[in-house]
Amino acid sequence: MKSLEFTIHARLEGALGRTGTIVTPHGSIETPAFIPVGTKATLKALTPEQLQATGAQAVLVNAYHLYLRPGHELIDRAGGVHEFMNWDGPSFSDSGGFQVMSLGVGFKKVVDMDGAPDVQATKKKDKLAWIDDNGVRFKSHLDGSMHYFTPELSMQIQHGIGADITFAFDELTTLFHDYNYQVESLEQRTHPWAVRSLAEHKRLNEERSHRPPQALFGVVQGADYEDLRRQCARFLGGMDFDGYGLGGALRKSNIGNNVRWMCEELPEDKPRHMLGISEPDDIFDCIENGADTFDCVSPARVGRNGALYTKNGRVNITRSEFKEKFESFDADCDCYACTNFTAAYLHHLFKSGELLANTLATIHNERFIVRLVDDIRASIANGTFYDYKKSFLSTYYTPTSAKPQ
RNA sequence: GCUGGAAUCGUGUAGUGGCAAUCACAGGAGACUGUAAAUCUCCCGCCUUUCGGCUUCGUAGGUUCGAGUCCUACUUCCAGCA
Repeated sequence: MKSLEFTIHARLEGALGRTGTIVTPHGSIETPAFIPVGTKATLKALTPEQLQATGAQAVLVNAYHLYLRPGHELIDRAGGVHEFMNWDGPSFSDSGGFQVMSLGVGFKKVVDMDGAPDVQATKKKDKLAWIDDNGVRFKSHLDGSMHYFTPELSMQIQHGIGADITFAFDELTTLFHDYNYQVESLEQRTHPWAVRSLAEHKRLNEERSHRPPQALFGVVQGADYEDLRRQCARFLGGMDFDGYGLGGALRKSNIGNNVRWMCEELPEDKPRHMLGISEPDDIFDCIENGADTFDCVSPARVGRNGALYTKNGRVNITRSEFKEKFESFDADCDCYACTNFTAAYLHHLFKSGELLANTLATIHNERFIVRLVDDIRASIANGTFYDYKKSFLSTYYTPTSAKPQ
């Protein structure tokens, strides 16, 4: 059994976009596809059946969180994450590289992707991770205990978890780091760590032949610098990865170019996964420039916080205007929430702090993004991608993209 | 009827002689991109775009340089006793 096969079907004229099929030991993924994130082996507020009903083809879990709790050995003893969480479709696991940044930079808030200088300053006392060229020292956010991650440990964790597609351990820099730091990060950490991740991954796939073979994606970094992005993509593209993660610090207004820089250098016949992106305008730009799959926590998180996607942009269902709107929140949506409940009821659930609010909002948002990417895939197949993109974005308002650059 | 206690923002409270309005809830709005997130931020007496201005501690008096705070009466509520 091969760990992964990728077949390209249709191509986007005049750009790098394409449709395809990724085949894993747990089933296939039609690409482009949106992959919801279930960090701790669950998409918050949803059962696997509810997640599947959104049209999600796969789920992405996180090595750092599952290592801390319940532990990757435990998940291995449980028969792997598919058995453990009762998800029998394809799965991804992130390496923990994101936590190197989010815990290490010391931001309690998500770093502004446009690098706005007014982002809350780092407080050293909040810092929970310290990086060196061999790995990263972490302070657990759960109990303060110290841990040390290396590329090898990340791969061991990810093999214990047993997701179909794993990611190399990388350093996710931010736009606040200067050019010299980005170079140092690539040359001394992300590149050597990719080599070490791949070696350990191959060793583990052989050692653990009783388990389905896992695939490994190298992760391209380089922030917003074209030369670094191309250099990193060439370096990793020359290695024996099953696919590639497109990661790192991205300037929203330049995201399409950034993805193009990478995808022009990467081998065409391997899938490319865009890490942490789900805003519709970004998805269009990334797919157009060669990205195949996406994962992101945003639909789930903003949904739990009361923001629901519509064709006009995100809308806060907690707004008082929905108090007596006794009709579907989104008549265009075919999700369980929109076809069975009124906007007034969703509003009530949120104002009351009811748990069902989280479930229904998550179902709606995941369905919205999954369906959007499905529609984009169809538009590439039938040659209407550019029309669809123009049409969709003409009415879609993105708060972050409206910010002055 | 008697005795005691209480009355402060929509609600519950803090403030016990020195620029009233603390905290929470409720309410209003915003944010969220490889999940330290069912979280966070802002507003929340009135007027003002801002700066700022004005009002207000149940009611009416009194003491005091100064009263939400002390005193008197009244009103209402609560508790106990009749």
